[in-house]
Amino acid sequence: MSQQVQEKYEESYLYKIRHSAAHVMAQAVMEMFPDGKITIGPPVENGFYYDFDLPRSLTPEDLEAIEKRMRGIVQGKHEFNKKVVSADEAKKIFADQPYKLELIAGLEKGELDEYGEPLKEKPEISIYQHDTFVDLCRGPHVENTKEVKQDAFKLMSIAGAYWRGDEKNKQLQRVYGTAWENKQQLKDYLNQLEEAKKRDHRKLGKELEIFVFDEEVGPGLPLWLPNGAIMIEELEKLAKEMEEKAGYQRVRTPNLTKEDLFVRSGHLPYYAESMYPPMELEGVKYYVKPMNCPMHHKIFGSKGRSYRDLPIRLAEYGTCYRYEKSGELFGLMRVRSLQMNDAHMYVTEEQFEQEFLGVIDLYHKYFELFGIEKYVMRLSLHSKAGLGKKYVDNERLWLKTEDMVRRAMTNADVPFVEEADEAAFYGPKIDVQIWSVIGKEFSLATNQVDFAQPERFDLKYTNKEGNEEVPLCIHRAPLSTHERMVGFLIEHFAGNFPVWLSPEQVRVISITDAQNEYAENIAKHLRSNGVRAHADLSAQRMNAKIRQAQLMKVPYMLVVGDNEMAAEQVSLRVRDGSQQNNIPLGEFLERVKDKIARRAREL
RNA sequence: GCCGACGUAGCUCAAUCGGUAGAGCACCCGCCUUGUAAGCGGGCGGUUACGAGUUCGAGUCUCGUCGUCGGCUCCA
Repeated sequence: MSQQVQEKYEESYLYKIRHSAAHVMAQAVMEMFPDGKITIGPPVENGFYYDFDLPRSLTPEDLEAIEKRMRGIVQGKHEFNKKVVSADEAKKIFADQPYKLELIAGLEKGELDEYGEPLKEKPEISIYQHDTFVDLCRGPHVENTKEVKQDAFKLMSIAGAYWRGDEKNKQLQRVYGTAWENKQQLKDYLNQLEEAKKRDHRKLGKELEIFVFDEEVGPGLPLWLPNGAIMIEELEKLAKEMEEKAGYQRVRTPNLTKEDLFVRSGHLPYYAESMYPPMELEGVKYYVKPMNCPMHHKIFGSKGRSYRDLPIRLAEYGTCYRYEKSGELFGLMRVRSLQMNDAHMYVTEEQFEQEFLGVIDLYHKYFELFGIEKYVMRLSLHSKAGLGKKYVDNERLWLKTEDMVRRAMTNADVPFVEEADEAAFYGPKIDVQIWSVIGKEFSLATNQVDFAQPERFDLKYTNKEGNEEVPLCIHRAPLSTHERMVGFLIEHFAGNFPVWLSPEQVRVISITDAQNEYAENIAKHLRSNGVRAHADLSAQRMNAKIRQAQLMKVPYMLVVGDNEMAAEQVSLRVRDGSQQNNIPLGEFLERVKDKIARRAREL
């Protein structure tokens, strides 16, 4: 990871432009809806937004009108003027703005800033005015509105957003915009969005026949087509190889269990509403499993364990079902049936660090394999306020395990950032954020400490002294779920998968039907050598066959005509368009086998 | 779940003001025997997501349901 010191976004000129654009937008909206209420409008990645409470819903036409009005305002070259005020003055200024009054009250108490975020020290209260618009704001802003260039911003979308991010609060209307230093930057950004759209896994997934969703099957329940099934099998093969080397054992558990198990694990009170409702049989409730861990705990507990047996690492890629809220579903990234790259490791306290880092090590191997260059590890911690609610109520163990993770990461010199109030209910975790080659962010892998469940399941091992001890458990899924991983890989590679992952690795293309038999024999020969190859013997022209193979992003095309047939050779066309003629079939086979064996990214 | 937008053939899209639903690709049948991204001709294919309503008449207007998308919330 590059450790270059970068200018902080909050201190950048771009940040000021976006913040100012948000104010200009708020002015435009308030001029159109004088009775509207303003809330907050911060810069965000790539742009800004402002949340309003308006008498009616905004339409796409409104967006155009707002944008037009904004252009007029910025051309007016109005200065941004800051003024520090007392809380009472501020209350007077925003007398008819209830949301602002709420924010002022927070500032006054010194608890929350103007965005409702917790504060460390009591802040000064300031307002910013430009033209007809005044906002409660700590800034900073640009000098005048003309610095928000009229051809360097664009309103992007209208969305609902809860006041202060709490779904119990009123839903506001959020207008998203993007703003840049100049026209070219805006254009580049919009192009980048177009580019991302072309890579969208939902689009490519359909085009490359990897998966489909069917209304009649149900939302969030993907059907894996043969090409997708191949990719998943390759991922499993990879994971099994890696885990076998790392001493994991594979287990299998049912998709259905009695309610008691999830009561015991402690999941039910936390997650009942996001589990499929139970079915009742002979007076007993059964749930479809949303996770594998309770059953792995049962396997651990199925016999007496010695410290000599530990660590025990149980792996399973079982299918789990989670009833995600309808609005949360998103392509393959958020689904209701999922296969986790799951394993649970039972360790002693002394073994913890090494085992935890062993998982981090797996991450790095996967990153390298897939060419993931940018990533951040986030250590998610508990919050004191959440104890007994979001989190298991045992502060001592929280602090202890959090520190164990922190120490392990620091000792191994793995950079990480800490996030408060983001842990799992049973312990702290490391989540990994990664970025695809075009800079789109994904949350994939997870590595979680669990100090709660082993105890709940009464898991024990006998230590050297002959006393019983409770092991720690590490939950980990370096490849996330198959669904998310495939979605990521589609976008990361834009469907141009490395050979080992490509559903079809070689397509043999006969020029006329005189070479059909030769082509078919080549395909058979490759298949018998473990290469996924097919011959296109259709009555189409060679060019059409090549086009189709290109569209399906097949890495290697072997074109065979009379010349190749006579010489027992092939003409190789690589997916990138390059071409090599007169290659002996055996030579090509060695090349493909090598790329597959090494899981090489290059063709 | 909430706010908003959208839903036409397997896919990508068209259909003026409410007036008989159309094209390309795919698929099927022929002809062509071809040298590195689409050869030509013909055919099949729709209860316009589903259900109600308004209307002489609805793909188009209204309501409901389902689904998808942009966000919010959530993600063991």
